[in-house]
Amino acid sequence: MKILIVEDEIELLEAISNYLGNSNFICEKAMTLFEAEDKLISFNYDIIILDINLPDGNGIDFLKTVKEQSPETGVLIVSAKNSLEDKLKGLDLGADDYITKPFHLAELNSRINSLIRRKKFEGNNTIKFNEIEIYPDSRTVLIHDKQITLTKKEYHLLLYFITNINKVITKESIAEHLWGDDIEMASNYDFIYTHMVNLRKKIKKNGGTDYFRTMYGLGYKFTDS
Amino acid sequence: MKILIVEDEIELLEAISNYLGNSNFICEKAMTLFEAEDKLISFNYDIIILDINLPDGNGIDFLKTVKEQSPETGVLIVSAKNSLEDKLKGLDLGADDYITKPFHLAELNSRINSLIRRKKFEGNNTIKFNEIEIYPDSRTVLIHDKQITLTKKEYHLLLYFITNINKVITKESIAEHLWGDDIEMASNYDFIYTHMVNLRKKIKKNGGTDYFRTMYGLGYKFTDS
DNA sequence: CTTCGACTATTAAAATTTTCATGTTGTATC
DNA sequence: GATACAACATGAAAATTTTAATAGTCGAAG
Repeated sequence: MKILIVEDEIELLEAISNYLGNSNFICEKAMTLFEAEDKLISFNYDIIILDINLPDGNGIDFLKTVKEQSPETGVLIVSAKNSLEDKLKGLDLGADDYITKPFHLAELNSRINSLIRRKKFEGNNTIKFNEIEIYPDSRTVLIHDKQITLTKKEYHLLLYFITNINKVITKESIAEHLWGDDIEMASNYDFIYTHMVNLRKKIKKNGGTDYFRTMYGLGYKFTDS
Repeated sequence: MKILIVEDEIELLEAISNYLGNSNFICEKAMTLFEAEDKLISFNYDIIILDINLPDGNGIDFLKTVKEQSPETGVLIVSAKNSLEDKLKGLDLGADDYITKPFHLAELNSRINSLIRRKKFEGNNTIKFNEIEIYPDSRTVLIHDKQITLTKKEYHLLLYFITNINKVITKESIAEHLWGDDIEMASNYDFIYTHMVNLRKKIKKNGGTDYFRTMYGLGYKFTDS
C-alpha cells in the first residue's frame, strides 16, 4: 500500500510519515504541489493525503489532476479548521474523505483504514477461488487464466457469491444486493433464476466448475466441498 | 419532506443541510440532544438524521423518545463508531437505517431516498410541476391527469429533474444519480442523450410540454420560464 | 462572418435484462 | 412409497438499456 503525503508543515509531514510507516504503509513525501505532481507522474499511489493549503497553490487543482489520471486513488483531504467551501468542493471533485487540522494521528490512521475498507483495496485486490479469478479493479474475470465475458448482473452475482464462500445466500439478499432500491420487479424472483442459469451456463461453457449448490427453500451456496 | 439533522460537528451539519436542501428537503438543524428534543415538541419530521455521539448524551435515548412519540418518523442513525452493538441497539429500538462516519453525502442521500421509499410516506409524496404529476409511492406518472408509462431509467431521469427545478444538472450528476457505482459504461455519455431523447419524446407524445432546456456544454435544466 | 471542433440529437441495431410459459425436482404429508 | 405442492430450471419472447453511426447545432477563434 503506497501513500503520498502532501503537506508543507515539515514536522507534521514527518510525524505522519513515521506513524504510517510503522503500519506497513510505504510513504512518500511532498512539501509542495510541484513536488507532488512530479511524483505523481512516476508512480501510482493507493492513497494520497493532501493538505489543500500549500505554499505554491491550492490542492484542489491537484486533486482534480489525480482524479483524472487515476480515479481509483483514494484522496484524503487535510484542511484548516474553517474552510467549509474547500471541503465541499473537494468532496464534489472526488475526494474520499476529509480531516480537519489539528488531528490525532490515530484519527488519521482510522480514516485511512476506513478508506481502504471502502475502496476494497484488500491486498492486491484479487479474488480467487480455485480456477476462478476476479480483478474487481478492471472488472475482469478469468477461468483457468482465460478471460471470460460476463454481463453486469452476472458479474455482480458471481462476485457476491465468491466473497461469501460456503454461506447460504437467500434470494432476498441477492435481490437487495444486485437491485437495491429498484424494487420495480414483480414480487417473484424469476429473474434471479434466469441469471443463475445464465451464469452457471457461462461458467461451465468456459471450462469452470459449477460451484453453486441449490439449497432448496433457502437459496444458494457457493462451495467447493 | 421535513428533515431534522442532529449533529454536533458544525461543518458536517452544514454540509448535510446544504446538500439535502438542494434536493427539495426542508432541513432543520440541532447540535445537541436538548435542541433536538425541543424541536421535536413543536414539529413533526418525516425523517431524523441522528448522530448518536452527542455532547450532552447518547442519541439512543432520543431515538426511543422519537419512536414513542411519532413512530412513523424515519430515523437514520449516524455513528462514528463502527460498533456493532450500537448498530444493533439502534435498529432494535426502531431506527430505520444506519450509516457510519465518514460517508459521502451522495451515500447519505441515497439512504434517505431508500428510506422514503420504504416508508411509503403517504400524503406528502406528490410531486407536481404544471401538468406533470408523480406519485413515487406507486411509481406513477400523470400528464394532464392521464397516466403514462415510463421505463425505469426514464422515470428516474424525470424524477431527478422534477425535484431539481431550475437547476442545471450536469451529465456527471445524472450518471451518478441513475447509475451510481456501475461505471461500466463507455467513457462517454451517449446513453444519457438517448434516454433524454426518449423521455422528451414520450412526454411530448402524451401531450406534455418539454420543459428540458439544453444548456450547451453544461447539462440540462428543467424549467418553466 | 466564417470555420472548425466539440457538443448534442436522432435513429437503428446490438446487447442485456426481465417476463412468461412450461417442465422438472425436491420435500412434506399422508 | 405415492402424491401434491412449492421451489427451481430452462428456453424463448418481450422489454429495456446500451452502443454505434450519422447528422445537426452551438460557440469560440480568427
